[in-house]
Amino acid sequence: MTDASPHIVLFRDDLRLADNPALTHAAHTGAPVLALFLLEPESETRRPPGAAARWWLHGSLVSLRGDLEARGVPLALMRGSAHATLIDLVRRVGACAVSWNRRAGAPSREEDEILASALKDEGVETHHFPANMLFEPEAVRTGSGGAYRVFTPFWRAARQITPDAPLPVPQAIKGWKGAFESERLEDWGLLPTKPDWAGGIAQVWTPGESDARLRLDAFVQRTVADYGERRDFPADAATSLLSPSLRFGEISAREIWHRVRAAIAAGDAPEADAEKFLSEVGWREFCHHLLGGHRDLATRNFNPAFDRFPWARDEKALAAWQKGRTGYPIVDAGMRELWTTGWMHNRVRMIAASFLTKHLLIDWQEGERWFWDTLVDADPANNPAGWQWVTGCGADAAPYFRIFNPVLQGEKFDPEGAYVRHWVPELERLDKRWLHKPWEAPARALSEAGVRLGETYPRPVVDHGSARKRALSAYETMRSDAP
DNA sequence: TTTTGAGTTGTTCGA
DNA sequence: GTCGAACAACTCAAA
Repeated sequence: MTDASPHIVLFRDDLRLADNPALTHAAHTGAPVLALFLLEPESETRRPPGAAARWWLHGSLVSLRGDLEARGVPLALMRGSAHATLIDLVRRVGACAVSWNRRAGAPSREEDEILASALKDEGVETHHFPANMLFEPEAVRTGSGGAYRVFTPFWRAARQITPDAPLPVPQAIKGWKGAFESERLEDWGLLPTKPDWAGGIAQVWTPGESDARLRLDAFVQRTVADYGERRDFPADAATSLLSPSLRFGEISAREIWHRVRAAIAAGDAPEADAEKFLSEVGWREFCHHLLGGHRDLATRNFNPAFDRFPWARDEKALAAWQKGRTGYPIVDAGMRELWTTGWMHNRVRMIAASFLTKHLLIDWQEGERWFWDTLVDADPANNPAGWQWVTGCGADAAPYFRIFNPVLQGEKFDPEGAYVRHWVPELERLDKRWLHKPWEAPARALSEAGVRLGETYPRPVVDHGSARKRALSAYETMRSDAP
């Protein structure tokens, strides 16, 4: 025996040291800590991360390992089901206890209960803590004890509760010195190889807790002041860029919440802007709240009337959308930003999603799967809930007749065209008057800008006016076919 | 139980 | 060019 028996801290969607109750608890017990990250296989309840999210996970694990090792705490990497792998490790190292932070969502909670009871049978203590959401799901309930289905009353009720204050990084953590087996991160194949398409993502993003905190600092100190007004303009760096870090728990929602509230209280951030931002964090809560009651949120229409919706099957149009070749510049810019950087501005996500489901009449699940694979922040709750919201089949969804006009949206939110010019460089020299509708540009304007429609940049795959009418009549079909 | 007010992010049309 | 209404009714949440 080289050391006392270790306390294992299981890391999952909480790849951070600050505000990590499981780690803090283990540190306070005084037992030596062995950190463990488990890469779990796909299961009925666990959706494997998409390609872009795997890239992020790799970087975040490198960062977490560095942060832990700097404090003398080793990180074991293992693959397999939590149950078998963890019990195996517990036996090998003679662990005395296992701690973890709960994950959001009903399936995870039940799995945790099963895990805890299996570990108890091994004679190992377990401790689990709320950590990844502002509120536990049962804390926000309607007057009759049900789950909210409308955001505004949900958030109004949630606002009555103050989230727990975030914990600091534990001052001293005793690292375990014993031997253990660990897989090599490189062997997990989380990074793309042939081809390595992640170059553009790496240019924009640095995964890990310390960079997440830098982004939060910058946002609270500068960006939040104009958030209410500027957040809708994709060419402005006016959003927090925290979504992938929240997805992987590199920073906690509670830390974000308290930092923003402190900035309001200190007069450093305008309350309206800051509260607008917090309500976006509230939407994350709401989406997880929905997923808790609807595990199949990604595969089933929240509103069952949409089971009758006459979706079109159009592989060519789907491919044009995915590649950013629809002929609508704001949509194409967004889809290319996504493909290149693993992220898309929220306003443009709505426009692109509306275009797929309404203009192309393609099932939202196709789009949801594409986003799942390409977004570094793809989240099991936010992604499907957002798609269902745009489509009109979700909880508290946009009304069906709200069909974004990609030209008007482009002109309104990218008036100078900086966003489109950046991501659709073949239109770079086109006058802003035509930038969002190049098919209406006079031949001379096009030729002076070096644009040849149908050659250098596609003609629109559908006409807005007729696509809009088609979508409205599809909705009409759905409603009149009611049983 | 019944009633009432309200509901993230828009667009189009016609005065 | 600007403005307000219509879009279509429905469900939720709370009193």
